[in-house]
Amino acid sequence: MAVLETISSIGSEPKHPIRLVAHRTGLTVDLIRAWEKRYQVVDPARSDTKRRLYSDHDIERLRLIRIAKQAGRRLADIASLSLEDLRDVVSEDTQYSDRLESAPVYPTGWNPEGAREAEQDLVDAMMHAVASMDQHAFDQLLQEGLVNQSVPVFLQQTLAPFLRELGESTRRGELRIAHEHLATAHLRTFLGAFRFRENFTGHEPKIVITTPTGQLHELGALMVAALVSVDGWQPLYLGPSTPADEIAACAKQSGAKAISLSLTYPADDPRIPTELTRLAQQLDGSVSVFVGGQALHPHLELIERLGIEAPTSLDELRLALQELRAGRLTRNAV
Amino acid sequence: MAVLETISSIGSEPKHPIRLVAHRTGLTVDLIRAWEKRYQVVDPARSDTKRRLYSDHDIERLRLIRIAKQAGRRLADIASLSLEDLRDVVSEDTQYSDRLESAPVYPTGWNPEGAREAEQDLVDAMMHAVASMDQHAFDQLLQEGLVNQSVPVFLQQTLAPFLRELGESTRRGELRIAHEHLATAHLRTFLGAFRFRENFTGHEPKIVITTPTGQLHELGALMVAALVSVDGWQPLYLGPSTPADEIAACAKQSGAKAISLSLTYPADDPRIPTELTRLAQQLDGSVSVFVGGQALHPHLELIERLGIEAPTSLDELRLALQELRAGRLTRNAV
DNA sequence: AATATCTGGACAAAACCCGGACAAATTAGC
DNA sequence: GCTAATTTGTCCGGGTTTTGTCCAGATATT
Repeated sequence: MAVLETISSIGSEPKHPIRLVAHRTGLTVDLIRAWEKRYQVVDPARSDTKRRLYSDHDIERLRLIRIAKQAGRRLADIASLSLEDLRDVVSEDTQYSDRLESAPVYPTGWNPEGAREAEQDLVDAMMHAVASMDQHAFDQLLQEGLVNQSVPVFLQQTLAPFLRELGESTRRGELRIAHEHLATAHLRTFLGAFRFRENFTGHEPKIVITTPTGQLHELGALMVAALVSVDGWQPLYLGPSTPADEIAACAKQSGAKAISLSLTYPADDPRIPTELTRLAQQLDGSVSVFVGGQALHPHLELIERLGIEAPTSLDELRLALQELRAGRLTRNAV
Repeated sequence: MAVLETISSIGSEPKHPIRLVAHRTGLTVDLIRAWEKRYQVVDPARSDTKRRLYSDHDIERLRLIRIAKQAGRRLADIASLSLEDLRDVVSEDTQYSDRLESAPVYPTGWNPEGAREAEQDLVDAMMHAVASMDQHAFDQLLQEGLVNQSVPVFLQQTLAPFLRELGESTRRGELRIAHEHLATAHLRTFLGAFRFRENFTGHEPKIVITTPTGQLHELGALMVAALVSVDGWQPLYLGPSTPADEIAACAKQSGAKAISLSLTYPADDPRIPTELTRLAQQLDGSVSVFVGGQALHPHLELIERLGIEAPTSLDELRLALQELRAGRLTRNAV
């Protein structure tokens, strides 16, 4: 069990006080304690002075249980399930009927020290599944990666490297464009379904996520959408290649607090500076704009001039959004 | 990692409380009990405290009965049927759903117009949800439509009209491009998830589904993928804009029996005839090619010359594939 | 000192069960 | 074509179980 903490900075070291857990899960403090008292839903560590200290796993667990309950499950039925089974139940409940019956394809059981290697193995296995056009195996591997890792870790440690490798292999000619298409189409579905794993109360701040006109690759944007939905944002995902005017209009109508743009290819598209400028012009100070992706480097100067933020990693983006959210909330409260 | 059959089993272990069943079937709690009381539609197990515990079979049964009722069956006639018989009844009903107004199975009061109206209401509600950028409502409506109708009927009677209306409203300027993007992105996810609803044995014949180079709209292709997966095909979905060479290569490597291309916009793209010709040249007789979509009309002559089939509706495509499947199987057996 | 958390218990709302009733819609009988 | 009978979805009321919230007194944190 104490396996992947070693690799994940956002692992399961018990740290969080109960109020943070309540805020993140949307549950009340009382309810979390009641669940623990009655069904041992979680078993948080304690501080020297008996205070509960929750891990990220605990939070994930509570979040899943909340979703399962929303779908009509009884606490007694799900309280003792493992995280893995819980995910299964939830995806079964939220989607319609989903099944995952054959044994995991992913071979070697993994040891703490080999965790990083295990990720590389997973990426390799995924590459292999794509090369042999075995969709089912590919899907199994994705599910498995997700079960064994938290969402942010999975996206950054597994999926991002896989995409890099996929792109390079295709460019080198080891894989055909058809393979890349197949993998991309599948991932598009897989990532799109993330939203349904989360529980929305309807009160989450909104964030518009898309790519500017001419940028046809949407997976980066989708990864952002999946990531921020875990942190309690509600993504308004517009797909690829949205004109600046439309992005601004969407943010305005929906009251979004932030916009995230993904720039991957081509980097020298002359529309990029035009669109960014146009977008910035139409926004007031109530909306923050973030951009990411390899294709932003040629435009860094402009981006800075426009007051757009350019976090250098998904983690940085995540932190920036958390701060924005906190700041925004207090500002609203005043 | 091993045993999760306990919870996600397809089997008949009684587990689910009544509200979950209601949630999944779209029936009310009262109604489920009433049906049990009057016709013993299901006979759920009970907990220690007399609460009903439904199995997955029970849920499936109730879903089918609901659909059969929607198609005009009377409860007394179907309440005691076995699961298999129920499936037969439902599939029979959905076959005739959009043709043959005077099918003898329907009681006198059955009016297709009423159903039409209900579908139109649903489409209107979906349009409204999109206009107000209410993703959650939009998703609810989609789920609702799917619960009330079988997959093929839903796709043709609800989703296709919705897409038409969405396109027209956007062209007329009643909706912004942003709205269309939002709806499209959401539908992309929704349709993509269809594949996972079906249970594949791995022995289904494969069909490559995509759009040719330059055709960026993929929803039509995805609808085809969803549709054929219901009929026991395994779709290899490649996403939009795949070069002819790659389509052929994919069919070859995967051993697909068929290829389906969706042509929607633009219709006058000069690459269409080139790509179609190129594709046809690289295929031998073991692969059938189908095309669909509004953009195929200018190329009908070429399509016929190339020996490509152009069914005029999803239903026709479905039938053609069923025949192909039957024929192909026997031919292989020889 | 004000705020947060802990434990244990009490309490109230919600969910479920059952029998039965009722109104709208559908079917049957004339 | 027009009642009368039947089917069907919904609702009510009283009783049980499950679940969410609240309280009180004690301890911690800031």
